[in-house]
Amino acid sequence: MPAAAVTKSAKAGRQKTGNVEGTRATRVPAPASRVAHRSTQAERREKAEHAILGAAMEIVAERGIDELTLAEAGERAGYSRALPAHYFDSKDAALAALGDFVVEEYLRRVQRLVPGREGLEGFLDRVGQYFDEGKKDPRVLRAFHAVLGSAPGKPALAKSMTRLTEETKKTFVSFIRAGVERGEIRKNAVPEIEAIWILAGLRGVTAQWVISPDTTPLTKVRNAFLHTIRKALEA
Amino acid sequence: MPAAAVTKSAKAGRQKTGNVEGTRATRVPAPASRVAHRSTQAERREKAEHAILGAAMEIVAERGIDELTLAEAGERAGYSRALPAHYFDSKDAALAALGDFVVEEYLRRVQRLVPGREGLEGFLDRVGQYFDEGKKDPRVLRAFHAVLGSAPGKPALAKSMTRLTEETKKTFVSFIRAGVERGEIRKNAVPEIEAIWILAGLRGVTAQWVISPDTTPLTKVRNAFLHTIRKALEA
Amino acid sequence: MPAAAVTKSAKAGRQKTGNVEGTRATRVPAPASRVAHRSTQAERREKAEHAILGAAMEIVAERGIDELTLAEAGERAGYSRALPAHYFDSKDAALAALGDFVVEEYLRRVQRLVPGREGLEGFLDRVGQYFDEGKKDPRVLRAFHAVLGSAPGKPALAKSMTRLTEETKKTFVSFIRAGVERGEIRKNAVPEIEAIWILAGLRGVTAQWVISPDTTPLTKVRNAFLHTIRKALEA
Amino acid sequence: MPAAAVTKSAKAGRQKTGNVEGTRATRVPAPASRVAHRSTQAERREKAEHAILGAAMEIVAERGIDELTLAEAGERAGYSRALPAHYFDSKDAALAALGDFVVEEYLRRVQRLVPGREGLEGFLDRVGQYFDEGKKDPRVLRAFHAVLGSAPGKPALAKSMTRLTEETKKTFVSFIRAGVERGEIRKNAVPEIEAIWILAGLRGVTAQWVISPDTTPLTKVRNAFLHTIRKALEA
DNA sequence: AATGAATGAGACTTCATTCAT
DNA sequence: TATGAATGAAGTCTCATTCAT
Repeated sequence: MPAAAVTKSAKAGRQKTGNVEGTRATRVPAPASRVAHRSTQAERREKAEHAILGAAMEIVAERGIDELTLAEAGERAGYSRALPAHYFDSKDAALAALGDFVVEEYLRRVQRLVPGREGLEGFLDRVGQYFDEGKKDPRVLRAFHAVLGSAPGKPALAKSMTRLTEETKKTFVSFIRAGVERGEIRKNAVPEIEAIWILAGLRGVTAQWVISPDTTPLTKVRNAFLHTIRKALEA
Repeated sequence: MPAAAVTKSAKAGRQKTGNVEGTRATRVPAPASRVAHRSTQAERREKAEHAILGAAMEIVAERGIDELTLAEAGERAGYSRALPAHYFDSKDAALAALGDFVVEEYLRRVQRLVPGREGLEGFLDRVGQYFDEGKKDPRVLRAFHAVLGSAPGKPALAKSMTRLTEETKKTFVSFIRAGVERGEIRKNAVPEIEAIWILAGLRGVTAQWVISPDTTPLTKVRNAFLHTIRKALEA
Repeated sequence: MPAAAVTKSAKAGRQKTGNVEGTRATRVPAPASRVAHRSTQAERREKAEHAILGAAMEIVAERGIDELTLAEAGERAGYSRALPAHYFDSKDAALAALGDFVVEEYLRRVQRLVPGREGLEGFLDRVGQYFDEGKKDPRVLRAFHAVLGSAPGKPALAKSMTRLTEETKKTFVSFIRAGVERGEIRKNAVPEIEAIWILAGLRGVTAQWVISPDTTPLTKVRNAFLHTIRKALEA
Repeated sequence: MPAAAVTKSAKAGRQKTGNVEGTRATRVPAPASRVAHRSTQAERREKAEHAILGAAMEIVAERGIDELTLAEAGERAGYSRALPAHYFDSKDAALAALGDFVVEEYLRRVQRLVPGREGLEGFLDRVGQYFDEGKKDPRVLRAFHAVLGSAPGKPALAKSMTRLTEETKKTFVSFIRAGVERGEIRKNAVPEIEAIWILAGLRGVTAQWVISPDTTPLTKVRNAFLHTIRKALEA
């Protein structure tokens, strides 16, 4: 999962986008006398930063990553033109934070766990969720693909994207491996390889839908693709 | 197939990216006395334009589309900083031309026809070619994905990309349809839907390989994906 | 009288070029805690803007309006090349502001009220002042004529010029009308018409003097023209 | 009256804009054998040059002098973008030629001699003609004022304008002087001074009409101004 | 002779960034 | 802390001009 965005306030390496089990419990307590004030300040800052990243994400979703300017993000968030530069020391740092933010938002939606089924069917449910959630909130999906598409050549973004990809592949692999152990998936499937084309198909389809929703009947394609996975993996 | 790039010199609608059956044989001969001059001038221009687009493609492949500047493209092509702007009049127009150019280059490689097999196997050969050619010339593939990734929100690029996508889908559809007629592909497959996820997988995989070749064993994934297609479609 | 120049900072409609009775006294006071800051910032900006417009006026006076570049105006004012563009957003907007500024400067000089005489003689005094002040400060006069001469076809400038012309005509008209009422000016004079040729002569003479001072004995022509007005209007 | 425009072909100082009495009779005859061809060439060139200057004048009339580009003038004249630069070696030379051309066109209209009256009335007729012809062909008048307004700071143009001004003043002076001799004009009038404000008024009025025809009732102002001249000069 | 190709200089404009309040 | 002011670096675009055909 993506590590913390690097902002000036994050000096102590705050764990911003935690793992499922991530915890913020270990924050160092401030001197007693100023606790109230401090926490108010910190909260205000956190809130402003969040708003700015949200605004940036919207801009990126609408017009692409190279139309993003710090000033516009600040203004759209309801703050000054100067604030983003004040928080994120450089544009690159801001992009890195944005990468993490988008991943976070994306995952928050996609990982609303269906407690449900296990094994192959559970995996298919999970993959199906990627389609469903993407469709439910195209803004995040658009931003995600914009970021993903700009990742090559932008180290700041590449980092988040690579991390996300590897994490997701790992998750898929363990699902597949479990399916094999349960006898639902054929033994000669190579989890690491299957995971790649499954994730690729997922992204390719949603990307295409983002570009051209009218010619991409997402639900039908989703079902066809799930069927494909089943056929390709079943024992 | 992509239509002609629109540049100022293309007043008479030069047939730049011909169809398979396209022919340049019908160029209207100029008045005799000026043939030499005209053709020389035109060639000079054509050559320069091609060089500039090639240079632009390289830059895009290396550093992404928003690192592309007209000036650098001109210089890298061995001309002046001003020439690209002189040709294309605006950056948007230049991007449009670049989109067509990249598509053209991409197709030129991918469509080296395998006279070979027909039906489902022919289709798989064809899809396999996309992987193989992409691997053979990563520069074009990188450029292609850079352009594709920037298409949303850049109408100039979206046009070429949409055209390419629709053409390719159409091609895939007719392959699948033929397979159904031959009894090799199951009757309840919906060609228009299958075509989408197949193309999406193709692009998703190559995209991922472009971003992170070390963690993406292209050949193995290619084979797994072809196997997947077979399983998903076979009667 | 010319209305306020429109610059980005002028959000609240600052009263830049006040009427005779105009007052700046009503500026809304900022929240107490920030008065110092705000006013200092605002003053800094006001000062810079004024300096830039002054520099622009000088350039225009010396070399004409189409030799004016934003960069040079910024530098000559002692700031950076980029500042003018930063203020005015576009060259057109800068020209509009310049038009207002020049008119303002021009009027400030010409309207130093002679409390003096009334009626026809008062009018002649006033017209004479146009000549006298023009001669005293040729820089402003040159700039004024440069702007005036470029007004057709430059809407940004035309606006200020038209406004000034109409205002001045109106002033002349009321002078003439008063003279008629006092019985000093012949009854069949049509104030609106006389005002036009008087203003035209005024401008035509000073324009010619600006172009070619050596062949244009301003004082003598001034007196001849005043004599002409008297003869043309007297009862 | 304006001297020859300087173009590359005008090596022998061709008398382009002659005085009333100007004559072209002294052109050196070409070698007999090539007379026909030569003259055809020369005529073609003359025609093209004329067309280009006419096109340039139109552009200037419509959009002002700094919107004039050599390329557009060439194209609008029906030739290539490169031709103007080919004829007039530099833009400055082209402007000089344009200045002469505009003056020429202007005079051609204004000097259609009214054989008519002599003395003061003849002079007034002449001045009246300036108004009348200007109104009849606003295109030329607009171009004239555009050129006149840009003359300061553009030596190339200033030359033609100064020449025209001095010539016109001279003409006016001799009219006035004649009027004095005939006893129609008061003896203490100073012809050189009166000429200046009369010309100035003329130009000022037409300038204002060009800028804002709706608020400038030209005919009425013309008549008022002629009346003014009569009153100012009459014995 | 006339035209299209190509260049170089310069203007406008946009931003990230730094500075002062 | 947060904001407006100001700068410097780039990029696009336009032209006069030169070169080649």
